[in-house]
Amino acid sequence: MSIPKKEITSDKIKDSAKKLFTTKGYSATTIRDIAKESQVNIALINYYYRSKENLFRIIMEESFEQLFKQIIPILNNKDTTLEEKIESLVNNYLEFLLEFPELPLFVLNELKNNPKHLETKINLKKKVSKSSLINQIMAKNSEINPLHFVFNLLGMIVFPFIMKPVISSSKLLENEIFNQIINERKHLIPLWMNSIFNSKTEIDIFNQITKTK
Amino acid sequence: MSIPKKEITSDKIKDSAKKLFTTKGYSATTIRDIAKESQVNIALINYYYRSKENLFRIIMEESFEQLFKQIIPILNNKDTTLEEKIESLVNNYLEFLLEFPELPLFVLNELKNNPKHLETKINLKKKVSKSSLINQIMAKNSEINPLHFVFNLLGMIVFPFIMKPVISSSKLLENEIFNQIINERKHLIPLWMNSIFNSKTEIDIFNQITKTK
DNA sequence: CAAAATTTTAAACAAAAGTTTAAAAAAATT
DNA sequence: AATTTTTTTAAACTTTTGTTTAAAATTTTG
Repeated sequence: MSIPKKEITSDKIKDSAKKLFTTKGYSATTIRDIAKESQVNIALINYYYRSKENLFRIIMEESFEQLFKQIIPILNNKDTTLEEKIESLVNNYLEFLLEFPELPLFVLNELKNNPKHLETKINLKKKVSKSSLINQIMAKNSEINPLHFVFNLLGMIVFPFIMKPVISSSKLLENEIFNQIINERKHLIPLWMNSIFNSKTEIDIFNQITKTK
Repeated sequence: MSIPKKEITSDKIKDSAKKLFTTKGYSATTIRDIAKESQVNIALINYYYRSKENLFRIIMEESFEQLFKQIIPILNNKDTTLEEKIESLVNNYLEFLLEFPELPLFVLNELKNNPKHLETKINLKKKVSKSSLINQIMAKNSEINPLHFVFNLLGMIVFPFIMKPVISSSKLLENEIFNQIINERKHLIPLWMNSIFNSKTEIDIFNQITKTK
């Protein structure tokens, strides 16, 4: 029997708020919802976090951090091959998303709605575009804009979680199948990415012919 | 010089509401926002649409229709090959999304937040799973759950539009580049999908060997 | 052109939501 | 143990928001 450790009130509030914000969105979540969920007085939320917006900002920054920052070191690691990076990215990220499946849709959507978090965005974009991953992709395929492959890789990893609300109702069985499919993708996506890198366009073939001439 | 045709008030309201709902979400959009955007009196919105929720329902159904219903006939067409279906899907859908880039994130997000639109979802799932496309995919690759390829195809088409708020700020130049990349994907995605279909797993190779024995 | 129907407006209403206040309760300090 | 500090509570306050009302303006109809 585990001793129910007394959670700190401010954390209890933040956890409840995060749960509600990620599932219902910012505007649809009220202070009273958060108070009810965390079983504290309404005034305590303002006592600890000053305002709803400030509480949201803190949670948003945390979620953003969770969702993006962990992949940066993988992209920037100069000691790994492209194949190793992809495998690492697919495994770590899918494992992470299985734990927090609502995070992508939440962050991407709030990012669209709130034009505030711009600084973080610009930073992210710069870091990705100058990463070791991009260099390795360009070395492998110089004809095609590397952004295409980033879209493909991230899309194959993240998109099922964004589609999840469409395909799976609240049935537990379906959730089981979904998780199984995600686990299958852990080894399939690296395979597919490799096929994509090696698929030749008409232009590529043309260039090869003219070169050998 | 085009004569500015006088738009019907009820349509003016609906169009403004759609614009605001899709960019800001349901809860963040107020009746007063809609009134301001469409330059009508607040009371007119309730006069024509009874309530905010009813107006939203109408717009949501329209958006849902736009986003999903047009692809169903392509998936179900028994007179086209798998390759033709993919090409048609990629071309039509990317062209459509270039015109309404915020639609996917909006619909997918509201679908998650509002557990109301369930009927439409179940219908959609059934239609897709019994479609000609799924049969053709299974005929081509029986080892892998066809849902994988649906995720990949839709992901490659839709995901860039979901990532758009992250990568592109409001700069027009970046929007130009984005559109160019999407246009490139029109011929790249069918190519990639073909590569993905033909990429062999270890299990496939094993099965081939044991068969030829 | 007058009457009727429809559309539009300003104002008010009621409920919801974020925030503040001041006192009570609990915990920490001396 | 008494005092000070921190945490929690109930209640009220202020805005915001969806909705309604009743009158005015406009359009349609007979």
